[in-house]
Amino acid sequence: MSLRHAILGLLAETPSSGYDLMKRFETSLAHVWPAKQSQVYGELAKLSEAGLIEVTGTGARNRREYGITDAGRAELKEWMTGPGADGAYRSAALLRVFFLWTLPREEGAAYLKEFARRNQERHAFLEAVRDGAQWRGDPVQVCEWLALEFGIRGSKSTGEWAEWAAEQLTEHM
Amino acid sequence: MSLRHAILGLLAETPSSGYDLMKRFETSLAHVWPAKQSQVYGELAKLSEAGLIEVTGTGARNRREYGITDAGRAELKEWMTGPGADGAYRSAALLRVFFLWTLPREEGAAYLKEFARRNQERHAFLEAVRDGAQWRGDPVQVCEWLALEFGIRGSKSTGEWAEWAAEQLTEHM
DNA sequence: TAACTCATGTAAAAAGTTACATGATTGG
DNA sequence: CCAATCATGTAACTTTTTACATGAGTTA
Repeated sequence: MSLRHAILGLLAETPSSGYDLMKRFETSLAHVWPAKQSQVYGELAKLSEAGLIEVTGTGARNRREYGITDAGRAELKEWMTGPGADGAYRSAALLRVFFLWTLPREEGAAYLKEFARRNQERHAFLEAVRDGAQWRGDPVQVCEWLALEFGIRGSKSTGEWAEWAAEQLTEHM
Repeated sequence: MSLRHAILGLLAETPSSGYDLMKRFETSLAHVWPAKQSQVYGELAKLSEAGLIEVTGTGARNRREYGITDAGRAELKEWMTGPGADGAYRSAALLRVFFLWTLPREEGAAYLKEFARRNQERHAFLEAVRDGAQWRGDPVQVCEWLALEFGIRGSKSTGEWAEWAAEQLTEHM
């Protein structure tokens, strides 16, 4: 039920509309906990009914702004300090690596090189985000920065692995 | 629809029962494409009905062994060479990092140190798997080795990041 | 013979994706 | 006034998780 907590966390930071949240799921949270628009609005309704969030204001174009309630903050804290998250990891890209032996060597190597290229691209993009942002240094931004750095290191490491793997495949297969 | 292709890939390697597949989803594929027992048996039925796999033998205790058909091999190949996989990544552990500012500094740092510890543990475990395995050097095993190495590098990199992040949090928050 | 492993399934619920549907407001 | 953006929702479907249910063979 992490979507619920992702929304609670974002609302703990600042009251937002479904639309505002959506944009954050598409940008900063895109590589941490992606969510679709339909999911966000659905969860907002559930959270509201459960009393974990409430409408704190309305605006033009039917805009409804939600804020976190005390009950919501309590729920968020429980999740934050609760038993460690499972390291569940799913990657269709890596799944293909498992079955690369079904392809001719060059095709397999080409797949890995393309994978490397995408990761280098991602690495460059995330570094640009980091270097282009105005870091105010408040706790909220520090956490965002840490998560961003995770992505930067991860894409670098993955890109290097893929380069290496392409070489190994050529040599050993 | 990657579960389908994960099963096809495993059956392309060697005919297996649902139980055999399950064990592979719990071990080698656990950190690539985890799947539950109910999902595996359900997908086997669908694949069989679609003619992508077929029963190739039976054994004691109701055991049914499936093998991939030509149609299944074609489907697997299409997936393998098809448009690149999406880099969709979901991590509840990293989501928490985003919201670490909701906790006192020491608690946040403790979370990151624990995260680091878990990754070091995982790193040691995966290295032990690599060093303990008998690598025959055939294409199938080379691919498994590449995926394993991905996990080894990833857990190392993540562990180092978490150590570093804990320091940053103490300094900047 | 009891405990364990092997072996297969189903039902229900939760989570996530895709597609459709609508309308208000703003900027050029 | 036209296009883009803001803004919210729902319906159908697929995927994943959780829980229950059963039984055959193996080993101590």
